[in-house]
Formats: sequence, structure tokens, C-alpha cells
Amino acid sequence: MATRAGLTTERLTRAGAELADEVGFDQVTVSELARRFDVKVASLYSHLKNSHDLRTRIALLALKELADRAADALAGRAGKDALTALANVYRDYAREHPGRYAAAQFRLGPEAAAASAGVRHAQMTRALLRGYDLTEPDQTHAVRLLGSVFHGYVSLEMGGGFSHSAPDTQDTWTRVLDALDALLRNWPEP
Amino acid sequence: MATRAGLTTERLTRAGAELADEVGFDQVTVSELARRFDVKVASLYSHLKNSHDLRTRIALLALKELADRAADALAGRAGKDALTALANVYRDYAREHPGRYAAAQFRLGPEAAAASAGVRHAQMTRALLRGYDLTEPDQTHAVRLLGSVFHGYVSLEMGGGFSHSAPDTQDTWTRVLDALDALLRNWPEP
DNA sequence: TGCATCTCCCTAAAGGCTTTAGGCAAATGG
DNA sequence: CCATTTGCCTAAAGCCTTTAGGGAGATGCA
Repeated sequence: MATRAGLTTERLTRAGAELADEVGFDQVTVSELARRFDVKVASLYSHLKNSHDLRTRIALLALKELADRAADALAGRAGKDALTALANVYRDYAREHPGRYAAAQFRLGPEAAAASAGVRHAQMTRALLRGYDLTEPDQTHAVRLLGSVFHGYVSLEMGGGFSHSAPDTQDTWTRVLDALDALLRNWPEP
Repeated sequence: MATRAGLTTERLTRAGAELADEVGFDQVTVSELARRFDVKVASLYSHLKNSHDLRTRIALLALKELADRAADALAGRAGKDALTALANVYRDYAREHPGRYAAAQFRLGPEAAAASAGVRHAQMTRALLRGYDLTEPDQTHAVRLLGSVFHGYVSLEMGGGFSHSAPDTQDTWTRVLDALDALLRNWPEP
């Protein structure tokens, strides 16, 4: 018959990420993936353990892409400049790749989590905070706060949580970053 | 045969919410629900339009429960006291009812969204902010910031995003609320 | 080049979830 | 007490996942 399709875990993962951006992360299906490669479903199971495995791989891909972008954005920046840059990386990535962004939120098992780029994310946020004057434990608190704001804002904005309200969300975003910068420069003692 | 099962959209929705808390919101299935009522699957379709309809109803239920709790918590409180109370409502609800909390994040259509308790949430946050001295547009920015932090924190904490790190997450939560209070009392002008 | 082997994709099949169509019996009420 | 309504059931089709086993390309060595 025809020549082979050239399936690969790599290619399948990338195609899965694109599929996620098109139809949503939780609509990613092994069947649809097979259809796109014009191949029978069972064929994918030589390259993927199962559906969950596919999702995990997409998640890892997204986390890596995000970390790479973040590293890029932080290079040569400090203080509020760095804060804004990092924040925009997350927001822009979510807008450009909603499915991948959702994938990055996928609950990973301990093994996968350890092998993921998740660690780099925390490290970069911590690096950014060196531009502010925080004690060690406060740095951790701040890392978590920033993570929460970035993720929470992006997630609500994309979910339509801010729709139909008066001020532009871009406006709010700017002011929120101003506020965070002010807060970090003036971190309250208990 | 035996007597009727007494199915109701109401009862199905409540059972669906419990099911969500047990197995996760996205594992909620019409089939499993039927099993729990010891009834054939097709029978549920007289009470539910479809699977999506079920999820929507669970989401509306969760939003209402959350709003009710929030209203309760805010009664008679102001300032930081109110801020803490509201924040804890979200966090505690998510811990007690993870499936419902996930449901509350379910993307609703415009119709359902309008009929939801989502509006009350925004109103209560706005009410809470009256204890601080913010101009009108800044109030909206602050509403969005608080929403982002609450949702983002709870979501990351529950997703295990803060696991294995040194300081206790309760510790961080307290300090984050301190920080937000300080920020709101000292909101920066552009 | 020819053949053995390995790799890759396919056929087949079982099991689960969703959703629609149509039927019979239990509840309701006049 | 019977007529009608209502509620749950059987049947069936469609789609997704996952496993088992087979045949035909691709590869490499003689």
C-alpha cells in the first residue's frame, strides 16, 4: 500500500498541542489525532501509552515552551521591567495558545512534575524578586502571590470572567502590575 | 414492578454536585449518575437536556452556594476583617467541595451566566472595597485583582503547585492577605 | 541483489459514555 | 374505576479508548 505515515511520539505530541489550541485541551482525543494523521486509531498506541499519556506530554511541552519564553523575557531585565515582562509572557502565551496554556495547568503526577519545567518557573519568579528587597521567607510568599495573580488573572480573563465590565482589561492589567510593583517595593511586615 | 425512583432535575443536580466532589467535576457522567440512582441511563434524559446541561446546573448550584456563603461571611464585617472572611470563603469552599469549586469555574454560556450568581460575587467584592478608599475605576481594577488572587491561589494550592516548598501554605495565605490589605489601603496612583 | 528481520500500521473486538425513539406501567384525578 | 399523564425502560446508533494479533514495508547483512 502507501508508504508509512511516520508517526512519532514527538510529532504526535506537537500535533496534540495544536489540536488543543484549536478545540480546547479537554477535547483532545486520540481518535481526532489519528484522523489528522490519516491513520487508524490503534496505530497511535505504539507511540502513546494512552490518552492520559498524551495529555501529560502536551502539558510538559507547554510548560517547557512557557519556561523558555519566560527565560527569554527576563534576560537583561530587572525590577518592574522584569515583572511586567514575565507577567506578559504568561498572558500572551495564554492568548496565543489557549489549549497549551490549559495543558500547562494539567495536574501532573509526582514523577512527571519532577521532570517538568515547573521548577524553572518558580526559579525565574524567585530570580525576578531579587530586584526587590525581601527576606527569604517573604520571597516564597511573594513567589506564590505572583503565581496566583498571573494565573488567576489570565484564567479569569480568558474564561470571560471580566467580560462586559466597563474598564478595558488591558487597563486593569497595567494597573495591577503597577500595584504589584508597589507592593513588592513596600512589602508589609506582619 | 417496583415503585418509581423519584428522579428530579433538582435531585440529579445535587447528586451530580456530590459526585463531582468525589470523583472530580470532569469525571461527572450521566451514566454514573444513573448508576447511583439505580436507574437506566436513558431515564435521566427526561430531566436533563444532556451532559452539558447537567454540568451547567452543577455550576449554577456551586456559584449560588458560594455566593450565599460569601454574603454570610461579609455580614457585619468591614475592612481587613471582611477581606479575610471573603477570601476564606473561597478557600474553604474549594477544600470542602473541590468538585463544586471546579464547577464554579465552568465556562457558562451568556444566558446561563446572566442567570448565575456570578453577578453577586462581583457585587460583594465591590461592597467589601467600600471599606477602602478607592476611586470608581480603581475599584473595578481592585475587584479584578482580588478575584485573580483568590482564584489563582486556591487553584494553584489545590493543584499541588505549592507542594513540597518550605513555608506552610497557611502561612503564605495569611501574609498574602496582609499584603493585599496593605495594598488596598495604599493603592498607587499611575 | 536477495532474504531475514524488525518495525509500523492495520483489522478485529470488547467495553464505556451519550443521545434519541418508542413502549408499557404506575400515578393521578375526575 | 377508568382515562390520561408521567416516568422509567428497552433498543439502537454513534463515538471514544484500549488490547491482541497479523501482514506488509523498511532495513541491513550476505
